[in-house]
Amino acid sequence: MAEPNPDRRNERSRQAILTAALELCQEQNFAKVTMEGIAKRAGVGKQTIYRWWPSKAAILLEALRDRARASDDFPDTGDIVADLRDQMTQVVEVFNDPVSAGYNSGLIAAAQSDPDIAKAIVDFIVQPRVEHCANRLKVAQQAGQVRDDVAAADIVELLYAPLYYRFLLHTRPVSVEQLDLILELAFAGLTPR
Amino acid sequence: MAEPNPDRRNERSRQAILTAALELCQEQNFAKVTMEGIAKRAGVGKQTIYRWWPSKAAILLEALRDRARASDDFPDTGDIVADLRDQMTQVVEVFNDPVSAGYNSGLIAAAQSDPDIAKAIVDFIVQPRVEHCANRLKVAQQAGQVRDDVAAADIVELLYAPLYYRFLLHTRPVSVEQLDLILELAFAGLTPR
Amino acid sequence: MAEPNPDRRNERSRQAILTAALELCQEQNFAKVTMEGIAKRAGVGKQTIYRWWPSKAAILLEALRDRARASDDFPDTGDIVADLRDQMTQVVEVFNDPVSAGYNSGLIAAAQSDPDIAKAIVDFIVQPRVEHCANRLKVAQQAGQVRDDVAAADIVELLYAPLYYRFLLHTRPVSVEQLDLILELAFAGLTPR
Amino acid sequence: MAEPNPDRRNERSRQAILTAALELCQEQNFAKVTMEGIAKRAGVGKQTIYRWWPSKAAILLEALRDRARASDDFPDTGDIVADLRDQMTQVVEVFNDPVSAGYNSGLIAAAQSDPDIAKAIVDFIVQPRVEHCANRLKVAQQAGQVRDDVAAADIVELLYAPLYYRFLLHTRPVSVEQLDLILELAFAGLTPR
DNA sequence: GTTTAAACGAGACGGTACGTCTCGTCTTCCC
DNA sequence: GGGAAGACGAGACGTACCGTCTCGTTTAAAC
Repeated sequence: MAEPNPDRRNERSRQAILTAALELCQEQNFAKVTMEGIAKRAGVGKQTIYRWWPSKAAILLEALRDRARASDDFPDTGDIVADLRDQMTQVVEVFNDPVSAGYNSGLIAAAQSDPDIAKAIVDFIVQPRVEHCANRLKVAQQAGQVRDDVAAADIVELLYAPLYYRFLLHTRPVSVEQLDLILELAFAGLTPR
Repeated sequence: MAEPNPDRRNERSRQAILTAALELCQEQNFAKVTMEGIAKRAGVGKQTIYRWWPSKAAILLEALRDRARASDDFPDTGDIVADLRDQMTQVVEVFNDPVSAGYNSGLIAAAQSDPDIAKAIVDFIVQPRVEHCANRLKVAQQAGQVRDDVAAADIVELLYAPLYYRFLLHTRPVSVEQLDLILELAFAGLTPR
Repeated sequence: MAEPNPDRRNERSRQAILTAALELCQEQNFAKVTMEGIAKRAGVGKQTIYRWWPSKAAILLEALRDRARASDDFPDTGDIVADLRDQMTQVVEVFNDPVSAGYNSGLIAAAQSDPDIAKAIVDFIVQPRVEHCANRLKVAQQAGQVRDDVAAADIVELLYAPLYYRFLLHTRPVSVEQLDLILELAFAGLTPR
Repeated sequence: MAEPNPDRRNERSRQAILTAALELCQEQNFAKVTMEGIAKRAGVGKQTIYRWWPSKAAILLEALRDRARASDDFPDTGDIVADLRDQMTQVVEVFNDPVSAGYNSGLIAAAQSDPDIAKAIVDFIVQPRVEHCANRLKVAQQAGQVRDDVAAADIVELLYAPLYYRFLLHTRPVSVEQLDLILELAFAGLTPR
C-alpha cells in the first residue's frame, strides 16, 4: 500500500542491483536480462527490486545516470564544426561499442512500449545532451558562425538524427565518414552567406 | 529436422495468421501480442505458426509486406522539394497514426535484439523506399536542381532521419512543421550555387 | 537447481491439488487426467505441482495415502477363514467400485513404465496391507489353525493374487464367489492334518 | 467414411508396421512408443496406420499374435505337476526377459484404460493359454490325479495368478522358487485324499 | 539499551506464454 | 483407390519469468 521510506533504504542493495543489471546487460543483451536474473546476481530479494523500480529498463536507466555523470561538457575551441565533430565522434564510438550499444538500443526498444521509459530517456539522457550542444551552437550563432534564424535545438536534431537513424534501423554502420558527410551537408546550408 | 514443404502449405491458414497478427497489433500493441493469441485468433495450431515463422515480428513483417505492395512510387512533378514534402508527409501521417505507429515502433524495437528482423526491415521496408526516393533525387540532380556531388542515398538519410529521430526517441511529435524545417535546412545546403 | 523448502509449503495448495486430482480421476479416468487439468481445477500454478510431485501418479498416490489412513487393521475373531473372507471382501468391493477401481488400475498401469511409482505402490499401498494380513496369519499359525511351515507372506500372495489377476487382466469379474473358491482351495492345502 | 477394403491392403506395409512396432518396443519401452515413431520407422504414412488399427496397443497385439503362433501345446508326460512346472517356467522366463516383459506389462497397462485392448488380450493371449492348461488339468482330473470337484479354469487361475501378481505389482521378482511354492501349496489342497 | 517497525534475503505462489511434442484428421500427389 | 508424405487444428507437456505474497532476519531510528 504505502510507499517505502527512502531513508531506510539499503544503499548496498541499490548498488548491487545497478551493478548486476549493468553486468548482465553486457554479458547477454538487454532483451535477455530478467528481473529474476538481476535479483539472483545481486544477491537480493525480488521484492527489493520491485519496491524501488517498476521495470528492468528503469534500473538500467538509473544505472547509466549514476555511472555516467558529467563528461557531457561541450568543448569550445572557437571552431564550431570541429567542436561538433569532436563531440559527435564520441556518440559514434558509443554506438559502435558493443557494450554501450546494447544498453542504448535496448532502452530505446523498451521505450517503444513503455511511455515512462520513453519520458525518462528523453529527460535524463537525451535532453541534457541536446541542451549542451544547443548552448554551444547558440554561442556560434552569436559569433555569426551559424545562421541565427534557426532554433539551435532544431540544428541539433538535424545533426544527430542521421546517427540514430543508422544505429536503430541498422541500414549502414554508424561511422566517422558519415559524420563528415553530415557536417558538410548541414553546414553548406547553415553557414550564413 | 527437415524443412516443411512450401508447396503443401495451406494458404487459408497463412492469411488467417497474418490477419490475426495485424488485428491484434491494432487492438493491443506489438509488445502485448503473443504467438498463442495469434494462434487462437486465427483458429490455427501453434505449430503451424512456428513451422513458417520464427517470431511474431516475422509474421507482422510479412503481413505488412503482403498488405502494402505498390503505393511506393515517388511522384515527379518536376519540383523536387514539393515532391519530397508530398512523400514525406505520408511518412509523418504513418508515424502519427496510432495503428501503424504501433507496428512500426514495435518492429523497430524487436529489431534491436533480433538481427534477422533488423535485416528484414532494412531489406523489405526501408531499402525499397529509400531507393524510390533516391531515384527521384537523381533525376533532380541530373536536372541541376540538387548538388550532384553527394550520393542520393545520403541525402535521403539526411531528410528522413529527423522524422525517425522524433518518432523513436519521443522527444517531440513528428509533424508537418518539422518537415518544412528539414527541407528548408537541407536545401539551403543542397541547392547548387 | 536447489530443492524447494518444505517448511514454506502452502498446505492449502497441497490439499487443493490432491482433491482436484482425486475428483478428476473420478469424473474421467486416470489416463485422461492431465497436470494442466489438475492445476486449473485446483486453482494453482503448474509450477506448484511440478515443484512437489514428479507425475500425476505421484499426486494420486499421495492423495490416496492421505485420504486412506487407518482402517487397515485386520479383524481377529479367532476364525482365520472368516476373518480373511471379511477382509478380502473389502478388496473385492474396492475392485468393483468404478471410482476406486479407476485409481487402482490407473496407478498400477502407470507403475509399468515408472519404477518410482511401482516402488511407491509397493511401499505405501501393498506392503502395509500385506503385513497386516500376514500378522493375522501368524497368529493363526501359532494357534495351529494354519500350516506353519509356509511363510505368512507367501500365503497372502496365494490368496490375494487371484483377485488382482481378474482385476488387471479383465478375464472375469472379481466377485465374492471367487473369494469362496480361493479360500476353499487354499485352505484345503493349508489346514494342518 | 466407408470402411477400407481389406482386399486391396498392402501386405508389405502391414508387415513393416508390425515389425517397426516390435522393434521400437524393444529399444525403448511401450509407453514411449508413438504412432508417429512407428510410421517413420516403417516408412509408412500415418493414415495407413490409423486406417487399420485404432491404437498402438492394437498394433502390438497383432504383431505378437502374428509372430507367436503355435508353440502353446501343453506337454503331457503323465506327471501333472512336472508338466505344470515345465509350462509355468516358460512364463517365468517371459516375465523375466526385459524385452517380452516390456510388451506384456505395457499391453496390460494399456488395457486398464482401453476396454478393447483388455478384451483383445483376454481373447487372443490369455484365454488360449488358459484353455491349453485347463485341458491338461482335465486329463489329470480324469486320471484321478487332481480333485475333480473344482473347475479346471479356476485351478489355472490359482496357479498363474501369483506370477502375474508379482509381475504387475513389482513386489518381488517372479522366480522358479516362487513356482515351487505355488505348486506345493496348491497341490497340497488339490490332491485327492 | 531496549524496543519496534520497516526494509531486507529468500523463495513459494497463481499466472501467462513459451516452444516442443504427439495426437488423429485432412490434403496432395504418386502408383 | 490405397499408400507415402506430411501439413493441419488441437492441446498437453515441462520451463521460464512475471509480479505478489508470505516468511523469518537484520538494522537503524525512536523510546
